[in-house]
Amino acid sequence: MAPAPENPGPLPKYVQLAELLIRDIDTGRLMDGERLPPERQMATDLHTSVGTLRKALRVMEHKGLLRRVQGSGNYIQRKGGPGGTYAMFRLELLSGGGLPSAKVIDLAPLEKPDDLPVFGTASRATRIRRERFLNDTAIAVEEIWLDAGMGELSRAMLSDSLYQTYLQRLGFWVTRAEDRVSIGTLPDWTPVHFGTPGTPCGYIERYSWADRPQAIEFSRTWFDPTRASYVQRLR
Amino acid sequence: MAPAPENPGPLPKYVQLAELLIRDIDTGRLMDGERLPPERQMATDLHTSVGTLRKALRVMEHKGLLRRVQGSGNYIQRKGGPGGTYAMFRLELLSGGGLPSAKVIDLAPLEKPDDLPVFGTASRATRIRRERFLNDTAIAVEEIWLDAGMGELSRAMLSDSLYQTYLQRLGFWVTRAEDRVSIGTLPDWTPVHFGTPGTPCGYIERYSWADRPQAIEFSRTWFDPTRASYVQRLR
DNA sequence: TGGTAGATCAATCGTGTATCAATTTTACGG
DNA sequence: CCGTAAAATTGATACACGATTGATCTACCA
Repeated sequence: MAPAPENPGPLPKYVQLAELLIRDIDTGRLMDGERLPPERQMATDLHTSVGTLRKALRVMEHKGLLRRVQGSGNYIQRKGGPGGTYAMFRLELLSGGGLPSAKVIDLAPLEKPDDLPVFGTASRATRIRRERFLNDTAIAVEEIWLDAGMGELSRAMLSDSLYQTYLQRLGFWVTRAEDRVSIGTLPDWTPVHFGTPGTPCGYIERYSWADRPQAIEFSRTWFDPTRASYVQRLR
Repeated sequence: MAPAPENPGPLPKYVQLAELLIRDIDTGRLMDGERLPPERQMATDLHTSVGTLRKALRVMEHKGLLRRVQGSGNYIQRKGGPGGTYAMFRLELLSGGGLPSAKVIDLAPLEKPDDLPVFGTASRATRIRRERFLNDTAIAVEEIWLDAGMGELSRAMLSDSLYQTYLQRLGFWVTRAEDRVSIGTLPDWTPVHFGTPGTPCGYIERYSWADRPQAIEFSRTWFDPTRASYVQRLR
Protein backbone atom coordinates (compact mmCIF):
# COMPACT_ATOMS: atom_id res chain seq x y z
CA MET A 1 0.00 0.00 0.00
CA ALA A 2 0.94 3.61 0.12
CA PRO A 3 4.25 3.85 1.94
CA ALA A 4 3.67 7.53 2.30
CA PRO A 5 3.23 8.47 5.91
CA GLU A 6 2.31 12.09 6.05
CA ASN A 7 3.92 15.02 7.70
CA PRO A 8 2.06 16.43 10.63
CA GLY A 9 -0.03 19.50 10.06
CA PRO A 10 0.54 22.67 12.02
CA LEU A 11 -1.33 23.09 15.25
CA PRO A 12 -3.70 26.03 15.69
CA LYS A 13 -1.73 29.19 16.18
CA TYR A 14 -3.09 29.88 19.61
CA VAL A 15 -1.91 26.46 20.79
CA GLN A 16 1.56 27.19 19.45
CA LEU A 17 1.60 30.51 21.22
CA ALA A 18 0.64 28.90 24.50
CA GLU A 19 3.37 26.32 24.18
CA LEU A 20 5.87 29.00 23.24
CA LEU A 21 5.11 30.83 26.45
CA ILE A 22 5.04 27.67 28.53
CA ARG A 23 8.49 26.84 27.23
CA ASP A 24 9.67 30.24 28.39
CA ILE A 25 8.32 29.47 31.82
CA ASP A 26 9.94 26.06 32.00
CA THR A 27 13.32 27.38 30.91
CA GLY A 28 13.15 30.09 33.52
CA ARG A 29 12.93 32.95 31.05
CA LEU A 30 9.63 33.92 32.61
CA MET A 31 9.77 33.98 36.38
CA ASP A 32 7.04 33.33 38.89
CA GLY A 33 4.89 36.36 39.56
CA GLU A 34 6.25 38.23 36.57
CA ARG A 35 3.81 40.43 34.70
CA LEU A 36 3.52 39.94 30.99
CA PRO A 37 3.45 42.95 28.65
CA PRO A 38 0.03 44.40 27.82
CA GLU A 39 -1.97 42.19 25.51
CA ARG A 40 -2.03 44.71 22.69
CA GLN A 41 1.71 45.20 22.68
CA MET A 42 2.32 41.51 23.12
CA ALA A 43 0.06 40.74 20.18
CA THR A 44 1.95 43.03 17.84
CA ASP A 45 5.31 41.76 19.09
CA LEU A 46 4.27 38.19 18.39
CA HIS A 47 2.83 39.12 15.01
CA THR A 48 -0.65 38.01 15.89
CA SER A 49 -4.00 39.51 16.83
CA VAL A 50 -5.30 40.21 20.29
CA GLY A 51 -8.02 37.61 19.91
CA THR A 52 -5.62 34.86 19.02
CA LEU A 53 -3.26 35.80 21.79
CA ARG A 54 -6.06 35.82 24.29
CA LYS A 55 -7.00 32.29 23.32
CA ALA A 56 -3.45 31.26 24.09
CA LEU A 57 -3.59 33.01 27.44
CA ARG A 58 -6.87 31.29 28.14
CA VAL A 59 -5.18 27.94 27.60
CA MET A 60 -2.39 28.85 29.98
CA GLU A 61 -4.85 30.04 32.59
CA HIS A 62 -6.71 26.77 32.27
CA LYS A 63 -3.46 24.95 32.91
CA GLY A 64 -2.92 27.01 36.03
CA LEU A 65 0.19 28.71 34.71
CA LEU A 66 -1.24 32.19 34.44
CA ARG A 67 -3.28 34.52 36.58
CA ARG A 68 -5.25 37.08 34.62
CA VAL A 69 -6.34 40.22 36.41
CA GLN A 70 -8.57 42.63 34.60
CA GLY A 71 -7.21 46.13 34.58
CA SER A 72 -3.92 44.96 35.97
CA GLY A 73 -2.25 42.43 33.72
CA ASN A 74 -1.31 38.81 33.19
CA TYR A 75 0.88 37.25 35.83
CA ILE A 76 2.93 34.09 35.63
CA GLN A 77 1.88 31.55 38.18
CA ARG A 78 4.45 28.81 38.40
CA LYS A 79 2.77 25.57 39.20
CA GLY A 80 4.33 22.72 41.15
CA GLY A 81 7.99 21.87 41.11
CA PRO A 82 10.14 20.86 38.18
CA GLY A 83 8.62 18.74 35.46
CA GLY A 84 5.14 20.11 35.60
CA THR A 85 2.63 18.80 33.14
CA TYR A 86 4.73 19.74 30.19
CA ALA A 87 7.16 17.42 28.49
CA MET A 88 10.47 19.20 28.10
CA PHE A 89 13.58 18.51 26.16
CA ARG A 90 16.75 20.36 26.67
CA LEU A 91 20.25 20.33 27.95
CA GLU A 92 20.45 20.46 31.71
CA LEU A 93 23.26 20.55 34.18
CA LEU A 94 23.99 17.18 35.75
CA SER A 95 22.76 18.67 39.00
CA GLY A 96 19.57 19.65 37.21
CA GLY A 97 18.15 22.74 35.59
CA GLY A 98 20.14 25.87 34.90
CA LEU A 99 19.29 29.19 33.28
CA PRO A 100 20.27 29.12 29.62
CA SER A 101 22.25 31.80 27.81
CA ALA A 102 24.48 31.96 24.76
CA LYS A 103 27.46 33.86 23.39
CA VAL A 104 27.82 34.33 19.67
CA ILE A 105 31.23 33.31 18.37
CA ASP A 106 30.63 33.96 14.71
CA LEU A 107 27.86 34.90 12.29
CA ALA A 108 28.23 34.77 8.53
CA PRO A 109 26.14 34.30 5.39
CA LEU A 110 27.71 31.45 3.42
CA GLU A 111 27.13 28.97 0.65
CA LYS A 112 25.79 25.74 2.07
CA PRO A 113 28.70 23.30 2.26
CA ASP A 114 28.31 19.87 0.73
CA ASP A 115 28.57 18.01 4.01
CA LEU A 116 25.33 19.56 5.24
CA PRO A 117 22.13 17.56 4.87
CA VAL A 118 19.63 19.04 2.47
CA PHE A 119 17.22 21.53 3.99
CA GLY A 120 15.45 24.68 2.91
CA THR A 121 15.30 25.95 -0.64
CA ALA A 122 18.12 28.46 -1.02
CA SER A 123 21.72 27.66 -1.87
CA ARG A 124 22.99 29.95 0.84
CA ALA A 125 22.43 30.05 4.57
CA THR A 126 23.36 32.05 7.64
CA ARG A 127 25.82 30.20 9.82
CA ILE A 128 25.80 31.02 13.52
CA ARG A 129 28.33 29.58 15.89
CA ARG A 130 27.59 29.96 19.56
CA GLU A 131 28.79 28.88 22.93
CA ARG A 132 26.03 27.90 25.29
CA PHE A 133 25.87 28.30 29.02
CA LEU A 134 23.75 27.14 31.92
CA ASN A 135 24.11 29.31 34.99
CA ASP A 136 27.28 30.81 33.47
CA THR A 137 29.01 27.46 33.06
CA ALA A 138 29.83 26.55 29.47
CA ILE A 139 28.11 23.34 28.48
CA ALA A 140 28.06 23.24 24.69
CA VAL A 141 29.09 24.74 21.39
CA GLU A 142 26.71 24.76 18.48
CA GLU A 143 26.51 25.62 14.82
CA ILE A 144 23.21 26.77 13.37
CA TRP A 145 22.40 27.01 9.68
CA LEU A 146 19.38 29.15 8.85
CA ASP A 147 18.19 28.93 5.27
CA ALA A 148 18.81 32.21 3.42
CA GLY A 149 15.24 32.26 2.21
CA MET A 150 14.03 33.06 5.69
CA GLY A 151 15.68 36.49 5.88
CA GLU A 152 18.82 38.29 6.88
CA LEU A 153 20.25 38.09 10.35
CA SER A 154 22.76 40.42 11.91
CA ARG A 155 24.69 39.94 15.08
CA ALA A 156 22.86 42.75 16.83
CA MET A 157 19.52 41.08 16.26
CA LEU A 158 20.36 37.93 18.18
CA SER A 159 18.99 37.26 21.63
CA ASP A 160 19.61 34.29 23.88
CA SER A 161 16.59 32.56 22.46
CA LEU A 162 17.06 32.16 18.73
CA TYR A 163 13.47 31.14 18.18
CA GLN A 164 12.36 34.35 19.82
CA THR A 165 14.66 36.25 17.48
CA TYR A 166 13.18 34.51 14.49
CA LEU A 167 9.72 35.48 15.64
CA GLN A 168 10.41 39.10 16.46
CA ARG A 169 12.88 39.99 13.73
CA LEU A 170 12.02 37.71 10.84
CA GLY A 171 8.33 37.17 11.52
CA PHE A 172 8.15 33.39 11.55
CA TRP A 173 8.26 30.81 14.27
CA VAL A 174 9.35 27.25 14.54
CA THR A 175 6.40 24.92 14.67
CA ARG A 176 8.16 21.59 14.65
CA ALA A 177 11.60 20.24 15.37
CA GLU A 178 13.38 16.93 15.50
CA ASP A 179 16.42 16.07 17.57
CA ARG A 180 18.77 13.19 17.01
CA VAL A 181 21.13 12.58 19.89
CA SER A 182 24.30 10.59 19.42
CA ILE A 183 27.99 10.92 20.17
CA GLY A 184 30.65 12.94 18.35
CA THR A 185 33.85 14.91 18.79
CA LEU A 186 34.39 18.62 19.39
CA PRO A 187 34.79 20.55 16.11
CA ASP A 188 38.05 22.24 15.13
CA TRP A 189 36.67 25.72 15.81
CA THR A 190 35.94 24.94 19.48
CA PRO A 191 37.15 27.81 21.68
CA VAL A 192 40.29 26.80 23.52
CA HIS A 193 38.81 27.56 26.90
CA PHE A 194 35.94 25.18 26.24
CA GLY A 195 37.86 22.07 25.21
CA THR A 196 40.21 20.43 22.77
CA PRO A 197 38.97 19.68 19.26
CA GLY A 198 38.56 15.94 18.79
CA THR A 199 37.49 15.28 22.36
CA PRO A 200 34.54 12.84 22.53
CA CYS A 201 31.30 14.54 23.50
CA GLY A 202 27.54 14.38 23.17
CA TYR A 203 26.22 15.37 19.76
CA ILE A 204 22.77 16.64 18.78
CA GLU A 205 21.46 17.26 15.30
CA ARG A 206 18.29 19.26 14.96
CA TYR A 207 16.00 20.05 12.08
CA SER A 208 13.45 22.80 12.51
CA TRP A 209 10.37 23.51 10.45
CA ALA A 210 8.18 26.57 10.11
CA ASP A 211 4.98 26.74 8.12
CA ARG A 212 6.36 25.11 5.01
CA PRO A 213 7.13 21.54 4.08
CA GLN A 214 10.91 21.91 4.02
CA ALA A 215 13.07 22.35 7.07
CA ILE A 216 14.27 25.93 7.49
CA GLU A 217 17.05 25.36 9.96
CA PHE A 218 19.64 22.73 10.70
CA SER A 219 21.85 22.79 13.74
CA ARG A 220 24.54 20.74 15.40
CA THR A 221 25.30 20.91 19.09
CA TRP A 222 28.30 19.41 20.82
CA PHE A 223 27.83 19.20 24.59
CA ASP A 224 30.21 18.31 27.39
CA PRO A 225 28.84 15.13 29.01
CA THR A 226 30.73 15.83 32.21
CA ARG A 227 28.76 19.02 32.76
CA ALA A 228 25.41 18.55 31.08
CA SER A 229 23.10 15.90 29.67
CA TYR A 230 20.20 15.87 27.27
CA VAL A 231 17.08 15.50 29.36
CA GLN A 232 13.66 14.34 28.25
CA ARG A 233 10.68 14.18 30.54
CA LEU A 234 7.66 12.13 29.59
CA ARG A 235 4.35 12.20 31.32
CA MET B 1 -4.25 2.35 -7.13
CA ALA B 2 -4.19 -1.07 -8.69
CA PRO B 3 -6.89 -2.62 -6.56
CA ALA B 4 -5.88 -6.10 -7.58
CA PRO B 5 -8.62 -8.62 -6.90
CA GLU B 6 -7.47 -10.62 -3.93
CA ASN B 7 -8.48 -13.67 -1.99
CA PRO B 8 -11.59 -13.62 0.14
CA GLY B 9 -9.90 -12.25 3.24
CA PRO B 10 -8.06 -9.05 2.50
CA LEU B 11 -8.85 -6.48 5.14
CA PRO B 12 -10.88 -3.51 3.95
CA LYS B 13 -8.68 -0.67 2.94
CA TYR B 14 -9.98 1.62 5.62
CA VAL B 15 -8.99 -0.90 8.28
CA GLN B 16 -5.51 -1.06 6.83
CA LEU B 17 -5.33 2.71 6.88
CA ALA B 18 -6.38 2.83 10.50
CA GLU B 19 -3.77 0.28 11.47
CA LEU B 20 -1.14 2.19 9.55
CA LEU B 21 -1.91 5.30 11.51
CA ILE B 22 -2.18 3.47 14.82
CA ARG B 23 1.24 2.02 14.24
CA ASP B 24 2.57 5.52 13.66
CA ILE B 25 1.15 6.48 17.02
CA ASP B 26 2.65 3.48 18.76
CA THR B 27 6.08 4.10 17.35
CA GLY B 28 5.95 7.75 18.33
CA ARG B 29 5.92 9.11 14.80
CA LEU B 30 2.61 10.73 15.65
CA MET B 31 2.63 12.39 19.01
CA ASP B 32 -0.05 13.23 21.48
CA GLY B 33 -1.99 16.31 20.54
CA GLU B 34 -0.56 16.43 17.07
CA ARG B 35 -2.84 17.59 14.28
CA LEU B 36 -3.11 15.49 11.17
CA PRO B 37 -3.01 17.11 7.73
CA PRO B 38 -6.36 18.11 6.19
CA GLU B 39 -8.43 15.16 5.15
CA ARG B 40 -8.33 16.09 1.48
CA GLN B 41 -4.57 16.36 1.40
CA MET B 42 -4.13 13.25 3.48
CA ALA B 43 -6.42 11.34 1.17
CA THR B 44 -4.42 12.22 -1.91
CA ASP B 45 -1.14 11.55 -0.11
CA LEU B 46 -2.32 8.09 0.84
CA HIS B 47 -3.74 7.49 -2.63
CA THR B 48 -7.25 6.98 -1.42
CA SER B 49 -10.50 8.86 -1.33
CA VAL B 50 -11.80 11.12 1.36
CA GLY B 51 -14.66 8.75 2.13
CA THR B 52 -12.38 5.80 2.72
CA LEU B 53 -10.01 7.83 4.79
CA ARG B 54 -12.83 9.10 6.92
CA LYS B 55 -13.90 5.55 7.64
CA ALA B 56 -10.41 4.89 8.94
CA LEU B 57 -10.52 8.02 11.06
CA ARG B 58 -13.89 6.99 12.38
CA VAL B 59 -12.39 3.70 13.53
CA MET B 60 -9.58 5.48 15.30
CA GLU B 61 -11.99 7.87 16.95
CA HIS B 62 -14.04 4.92 18.16
CA LYS B 63 -10.88 3.48 19.68
CA GLY B 64 -10.23 6.71 21.49
CA LEU B 65 -7.05 7.46 19.62
CA LEU B 66 -8.28 10.47 17.71
CA ARG B 67 -10.20 13.61 18.47
CA ARG B 68 -12.02 15.00 15.47
CA VAL B 69 -12.96 18.66 15.58
CA GLN B 70 -15.03 20.06 12.78
CA GLY B 71 -13.52 23.14 11.26
CA SER B 72 -10.29 22.60 13.11
CA GLY B 73 -8.72 19.25 12.34
CA ASN B 74 -7.98 15.74 13.52
CA TYR B 75 -5.94 15.52 16.68
CA ILE B 76 -4.07 12.56 18.08
CA GLN B 77 -5.36 11.69 21.51
CA ARG B 78 -3.16 9.63 23.73
CA LYS B 79 -4.87 6.65 25.18
CA GLY B 80 -4.24 5.72 28.82
CA GLY B 81 -0.69 5.81 29.98
CA PRO B 82 2.18 7.42 28.17
CA GLY B 83 0.98 7.36 24.61
CA GLY B 84 1.42 4.17 22.71
CA THR B 85 3.12 0.97 23.65
CA TYR B 86 6.46 2.11 22.37
CA ALA B 87 5.98 5.80 22.96
CA MET B 88 8.74 5.79 25.51
CA PHE B 89 11.19 3.99 23.32
CA ARG B 90 13.03 6.77 21.60
CA LEU B 91 15.82 4.99 19.72
CA GLU B 92 15.56 4.90 15.96
CA LEU B 93 17.71 3.58 13.17
CA LEU B 94 19.82 6.22 11.45
CA SER B 95 17.71 5.62 8.37
CA GLY B 96 14.64 6.32 10.50
CA GLY B 97 12.11 4.26 12.38
CA GLY B 98 12.37 0.54 12.89
CA LEU B 99 10.17 -2.00 14.65
CA PRO B 100 11.48 -2.58 18.19
CA SER B 101 12.02 -5.94 19.84
CA ALA B 102 14.16 -7.27 22.66
CA LYS B 103 15.97 -10.43 23.75
CA VAL B 104 16.45 -11.13 27.44
CA ILE B 105 20.04 -11.91 28.36
CA ASP B 106 19.59 -12.30 32.09
CA LEU B 107 17.00 -11.85 34.83
CA ALA B 108 17.77 -12.01 38.53
CA PRO B 109 16.51 -10.65 41.85
CA LEU B 110 19.43 -8.95 43.57
CA GLU B 111 20.43 -6.59 46.32
CA LYS B 112 20.67 -3.07 44.96
CA PRO B 113 24.37 -2.38 44.39
CA ASP B 114 25.84 0.77 45.87
CA ASP B 115 26.64 2.35 42.52
CA LEU B 116 22.94 2.60 41.68
CA PRO B 117 21.17 5.90 42.32
CA VAL B 118 18.53 5.74 45.01
CA PHE B 119 15.06 4.82 43.81
CA GLY B 120 12.09 2.91 45.16
CA THR B 121 11.69 1.75 48.73
CA ALA B 122 12.98 -1.82 48.89
CA SER B 123 16.59 -2.87 49.36
CA ARG B 124 16.31 -5.42 46.60
CA ALA B 125 15.39 -5.15 42.93
CA THR B 126 14.93 -7.27 39.85
CA ARG B 127 17.72 -6.81 37.36
CA ILE B 128 16.94 -7.43 33.72
CA ARG B 129 19.59 -7.32 31.05
CA ARG B 130 18.38 -7.21 27.47
CA GLU B 131 19.60 -6.73 23.96
CA ARG B 132 17.45 -4.43 21.88
CA PHE B 133 16.73 -4.61 18.19
CA LEU B 134 15.17 -2.48 15.51
CA ASN B 135 14.09 -4.46 12.46
CA ASP B 136 16.27 -7.36 13.67
CA THR B 137 19.45 -5.31 13.83
CA ALA B 138 20.97 -5.04 17.28
CA ILE B 139 21.19 -1.42 18.37
CA ALA B 140 21.56 -1.40 22.14
CA VAL B 141 22.04 -3.30 25.36
CA GLU B 142 20.25 -2.26 28.50
CA GLU B 143 20.04 -3.00 32.19
CA ILE B 144 16.76 -2.44 34.02
CA TRP B 145 16.32 -2.36 37.78
CA LEU B 146 12.73 -2.78 38.97
CA ASP B 147 12.19 -2.11 42.65
CA ALA B 148 11.33 -5.31 44.53
CA GLY B 149 8.35 -3.63 46.12
CA MET B 150 6.54 -3.68 42.79
CA GLY B 151 6.31 -7.47 42.55
CA GLU B 152 8.09 -10.54 41.27
CA LEU B 153 9.05 -10.99 37.66
CA SER B 154 9.94 -14.21 35.92
CA ARG B 155 11.52 -14.66 32.55
CA ALA B 156 8.40 -16.19 31.10
CA MET B 157 6.35 -13.12 31.92
CA LEU B 158 8.40 -10.74 29.83
CA SER B 159 7.19 -9.39 26.52
CA ASP B 160 8.91 -7.02 24.15
CA SER B 161 7.28 -4.07 25.86
CA LEU B 162 8.25 -4.06 29.51
CA TYR B 163 5.70 -1.43 30.41
CA GLN B 164 2.98 -3.63 29.00
CA THR B 165 4.30 -6.48 31.12
CA TYR B 166 4.15 -4.30 34.19
CA LEU B 167 0.55 -3.47 33.49
CA GLN B 168 -0.60 -6.99 32.65
CA ARG B 169 1.38 -8.99 35.20
CA LEU B 170 2.03 -6.62 38.05
CA GLY B 171 -0.96 -4.33 37.74
CA PHE B 172 0.64 -0.89 37.54
CA TRP B 173 1.31 1.54 34.75
CA VAL B 174 4.25 3.80 34.24
CA THR B 175 2.88 7.33 34.15
CA ARG B 176 6.04 9.37 34.02
CA ALA B 177 9.64 8.93 32.99
CA GLU B 178 12.78 10.96 32.65
CA ASP B 179 15.62 10.28 30.26
CA ARG B 180 19.12 11.64 30.53
CA VAL B 181 21.17 11.14 27.40
CA SER B 182 24.93 11.34 27.48
CA ILE B 183 27.90 9.28 26.35
CA GLY B 184 29.44 6.19 27.93
CA THR B 185 31.22 2.93 27.21
CA LEU B 186 29.83 -0.55 26.64
CA PRO B 187 29.56 -2.54 29.91
CA ASP B 188 31.66 -5.62 30.59
CA TRP B 189 28.71 -7.98 30.13
CA THR B 190 28.09 -6.83 26.57
CA PRO B 191 27.50 -9.86 24.31
CA VAL B 192 30.55 -10.44 22.13
CA HIS B 193 28.54 -10.31 18.93
CA PHE B 194 27.29 -6.85 19.86
CA GLY B 195 30.57 -5.11 20.59
CA THR B 196 33.66 -4.88 22.72
CA PRO B 197 33.31 -3.70 26.33
CA GLY B 198 34.81 -0.27 26.75
CA THR B 199 33.84 0.94 23.29
CA PRO B 200 32.45 4.51 23.37
CA CYS B 201 28.70 4.61 22.81
CA GLY B 202 25.55 6.56 23.53
CA TYR B 203 24.26 6.22 27.07
CA ILE B 204 20.75 6.75 28.44
CA GLU B 205 19.65 6.75 32.05
CA ARG B 206 15.95 6.52 32.73
CA TYR B 207 13.87 6.87 35.85
CA SER B 208 10.26 5.70 35.74
CA TRP B 209 7.43 6.55 38.07
CA ALA B 210 4.07 4.93 38.67
CA ASP B 211 1.45 6.19 41.08
CA ARG B 212 3.77 6.97 43.97
CA PRO B 213 6.26 9.73 44.63
CA GLN B 214 9.34 7.56 44.38
CA ALA B 215 10.71 6.17 41.15
CA ILE B 216 9.97 2.48 40.73
CA GLU B 217 12.40 1.69 37.98
CA PHE B 218 15.87 2.74 36.92
CA SER B 219 17.46 1.67 33.68
CA ARG B 220 20.63 2.21 31.69
CA THR B 221 20.84 1.82 27.96
CA TRP B 222 24.01 1.72 25.90
CA PHE B 223 23.34 2.25 22.19
CA ASP B 224 25.55 1.95 19.13
CA PRO B 225 25.72 5.46 17.58
CA THR B 226 26.70 4.03 14.22
CA ARG B 227 23.38 2.21 13.95
CA ALA B 228 20.85 4.18 16.01
CA SER B 229 20.28 7.57 17.58
CA TYR B 230 18.05 8.93 20.30
CA VAL B 231 15.25 10.80 18.56
CA GLN B 232 12.92 13.42 19.93
CA ARG B 233 10.23 15.15 17.92
CA LEU B 234 8.68 18.40 19.00
CA ARG B 235 5.73 20.24 17.81
C1' DT C 1 -20.62 -4.05 -0.25
C1' DG C 2 -16.62 -1.31 -0.75
C1' DG C 3 -14.37 2.35 -3.03
C1' DT C 4 -14.41 6.81 -5.77
C1' DA C 5 -15.78 11.43 -7.03
C1' DG C 6 -18.09 15.64 -6.42
C1' DA C 7 -21.11 19.13 -4.43
C1' DT C 8 -22.85 21.32 -0.41
C1' DC C 9 -23.41 22.40 4.52
C1' DA C 10 -21.68 23.65 9.07
C1' DA C 11 -18.23 24.58 12.47
C1' DT C 12 -13.89 26.64 13.62
C1' DC C 13 -9.85 29.60 13.02
C1' DG C 14 -7.50 33.86 12.45
C1' DT C 15 -8.11 38.61 12.03
C1' DG C 16 -9.93 43.14 12.81
C1' DT C 17 -12.76 46.45 15.13
C1' DA C 18 -15.43 48.40 18.58
C1' DT C 19 -17.13 48.77 23.27
C1' DC C 20 -17.47 47.84 28.18
C1' DA C 21 -15.53 47.03 32.85
C1' DA C 22 -11.96 46.81 36.28
C1' DT C 23 -7.70 48.55 37.88
C1' DT C 24 -3.87 51.54 38.29
C1' DT C 25 -1.92 55.87 37.93
C1' DT C 26 -2.01 60.71 38.04
C1' DA C 27 -3.68 65.28 39.24
C1' DC C 28 -5.75 68.29 42.28
C1' DG C 29 -7.70 70.35 46.48
C1' DG C 30 -7.66 70.49 51.33
C1' DC D 1 0.22 64.40 54.01
C1' DC D 2 -4.26 62.69 52.84
C1' DG D 3 -8.41 61.81 50.15
C1' DT D 4 -10.95 62.01 46.11
C1' DA D 5 -11.88 62.25 41.35
C1' DA D 6 -10.43 62.24 36.72
C1' DA D 7 -7.41 60.15 33.29
C1' DA D 8 -4.88 56.50 31.40
C1' DT D 9 -4.14 51.72 31.15
C1' DT D 10 -5.56 47.11 30.69
C1' DG D 11 -8.33 43.00 30.41
C1' DA D 12 -13.21 41.22 29.02
C1' DT D 13 -16.76 40.73 25.75
C1' DA D 14 -19.05 40.92 21.48
C1' DC D 15 -19.63 40.90 16.50
C1' DA D 16 -18.29 40.66 11.50
C1' DC D 17 -15.60 38.76 7.72
C1' DG D 18 -12.96 35.56 4.82
C1' DA D 19 -10.47 31.37 4.63
C1' DT D 20 -9.95 26.77 6.10
C1' DT D 21 -11.67 22.36 7.33
C1' DG D 22 -14.54 18.53 8.79
C1' DA D 23 -19.46 16.58 8.05
C1' DT D 24 -23.01 15.10 5.16
C1' DC D 25 -25.17 13.66 1.11
C1' DT D 26 -25.73 11.93 -3.66
C1' DA D 27 -24.29 9.61 -7.77
C1' DC D 28 -21.51 6.21 -9.97
C1' DC D 29 -18.55 2.15 -10.68
C1' DA D 30 -16.59 -2.59 -9.82
